[in-house]
Order: sequence, then structure tokens, then C-alpha cells
Amino acid sequence: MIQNLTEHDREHLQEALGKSGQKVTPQREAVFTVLLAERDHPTVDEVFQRAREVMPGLSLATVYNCLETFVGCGLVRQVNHERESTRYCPNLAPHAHFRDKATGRVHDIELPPEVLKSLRSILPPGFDSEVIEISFHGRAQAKDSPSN
Amino acid sequence: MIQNLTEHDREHLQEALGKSGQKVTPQREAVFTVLLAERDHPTVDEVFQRAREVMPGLSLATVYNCLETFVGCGLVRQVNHERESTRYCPNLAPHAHFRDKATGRVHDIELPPEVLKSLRSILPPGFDSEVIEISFHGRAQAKDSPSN
DNA sequence: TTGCGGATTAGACTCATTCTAACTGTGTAG
DNA sequence: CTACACAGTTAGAATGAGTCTAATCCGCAA
Repeated sequence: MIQNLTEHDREHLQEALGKSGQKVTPQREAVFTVLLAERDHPTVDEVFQRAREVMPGLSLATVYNCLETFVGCGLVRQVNHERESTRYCPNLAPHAHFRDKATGRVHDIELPPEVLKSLRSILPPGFDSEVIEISFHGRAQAKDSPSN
Repeated sequence: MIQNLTEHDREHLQEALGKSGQKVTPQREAVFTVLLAERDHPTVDEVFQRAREVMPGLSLATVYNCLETFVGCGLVRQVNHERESTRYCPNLAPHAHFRDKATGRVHDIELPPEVLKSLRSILPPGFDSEVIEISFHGRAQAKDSPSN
């Protein structure tokens, strides 16, 4: 079940929100509590359901707002970051992607075998990966090179 | 503009489709041609628009079908693989994610600094990345460890 | 009190994707 | 030749995550 925040966590919340000029509200506290209670990468809807157990009047929109706020002040990370349209590419060689924030363009980045190998090596025993997706997000000054 | 497929590419298409018991159709050819013509990681809708220039009657559903078929027989890769609900986690340390196909669960995988560094090193000059997302997809025999 | 502004709310809306049911065209058994 | 099967295609409806909007709430300052 959902416990209250520890003093430490409440301070953490307050400080992070304060830094970007925002306040602790009961709703934010509830959502944050849910996130800390069960660290299973919940979806927005799961957060909503769980938080409602404690605060029945809470609205879905508020959960979206809270999570956005938290991400904005670095309290929480989004896992499925890029939730845009799916894109396709015919480049089958192992490669990473780089999304240019400025242009929205996606560039292919070659992925040397040794890097791929070092990546695989970080998986604990018992984890068997078929697909690895790597995507960078940032800015590219590069000219319009033939991506892919 | 959209050229016809080279003989080589047509054979490639035919072979890949044939292997999984499917046929080359004019629509599939058109969609494949579009993918090869401009390798800019188009969205489904972009593929649709471009393919329509050549085949005006083509429907959006067919483009979805074709792309799914192509991915299924390994002709094409999906870039934005996981298009599920966005998930959130309060683990701010650099880490990768592992999605267990069987359970749908997401596990955090620790990301050692040297691996992170080697990843950054594959970026060509001019590419400046703020965020790196790494996600594995596969199966985990591991017990229900506190994913986080 | 009054008014302001940030936060919250319900519900409408958007938009990518999926589903459905009808239709087409080709191949094959009779 | 005929007809049945079946994969592929089609338009449009349905779904579902996420966003937007306009109304309301609430604490605080004048």
C-alpha cells in the first residue's frame, strides 16, 4: 500500500519544486508518493489508479500535469521518451539513432561491434536481449548529410 | 522523385517476402520503393503521402499493413519501437531499461560510466547529445527482483 | 472583501494506430 | 469455363494516449 512520504523525500520534493518556483500541493505529493512506493515504471494511468486510492477526487489531467512538472524539475525520468509517430528505416546494419531537437530529423549513427558488445555485457545473467535500441537526443551542427 | 526499384532491390523484396510465404504486390513495391528512395526515417503518414504520388488509390491501412509485413520479414526496421504508454521512474542515475517480452515488465539496468563514455564516443563531431536512451528487449529468467 | 495567479478539474479534442467488414483479383479444384 | 478459397486491399469506424480548454478552486496580498 501507499505509505506517506518520509521526511527526507518530502524535502526532496519541496526543494526540487521550489527551485523552479513551484509549490508542493497535496496532488503532487500523492503522485510523488505513488512513484516512490512501487518502482515498477508505471504508466500514467497506473499512477492515476494508485493515486486515486489515496485521493479519490484526483483527475487524470492533474496526473499528467504533475508528471510533466516532475520531469521538468528533474525529479523523475520518462522512460518511453519519444512518443511520436513510429518511423521506419531500411538500414538493417546495427546502428543507433540521433534525433536532432532543432530539426526533428533522425540520423543513423554507426554502431561499432565493440560498443555493441560492451552494451550487451552490462546485462545481468538471465537477461537475454534480442533487440537493443539506442537513441540520442540533442543538437547536430552537421550539414544535411545523407542520414542512414 | 520516386524511381522504380532496381532489379537488385526487387529481388531483395521478392526473396524476403517469399521466405515468409508472401507475395510482391504493386502496393508493397510502391511502399518499399518509397522507403529506399529517401532514407530519412519517414513516418507512416509520410510514406503514405509519398507513395500516393505514384499510386493514388493506395490506402493508409495498406501502408500500415505493408510496413508491418516488411518489419516482420526483416526488410525494414522500426525506429520508435516501443510505442506504448509513456512510463515514469524516479531512478535518476544513468541506467538503461530492459523490457521483458514475456511479462511486459521494465527493469533498470545499471549503466557503468565507461560504457556510457564509449557510447558517447560513437557520435560524429558536431553531434551533441543531451539524453541517451538505451533499451533492451528480450526475456529475463531473473526472479522478480526489485526493478526500480 | 476583493482580486490575482497558480493549480486542479471534467470533458472535449486530436491524432496515430488498430479493427472491421466489404471488396478485389488471382489461383486452383472441379 | 465456373466457382470457391484466400491473400491483399480498402474506407471508415473504433480505440486509446495524450493535450487542450474553460471553469473552478484556493491561498495570499492589497
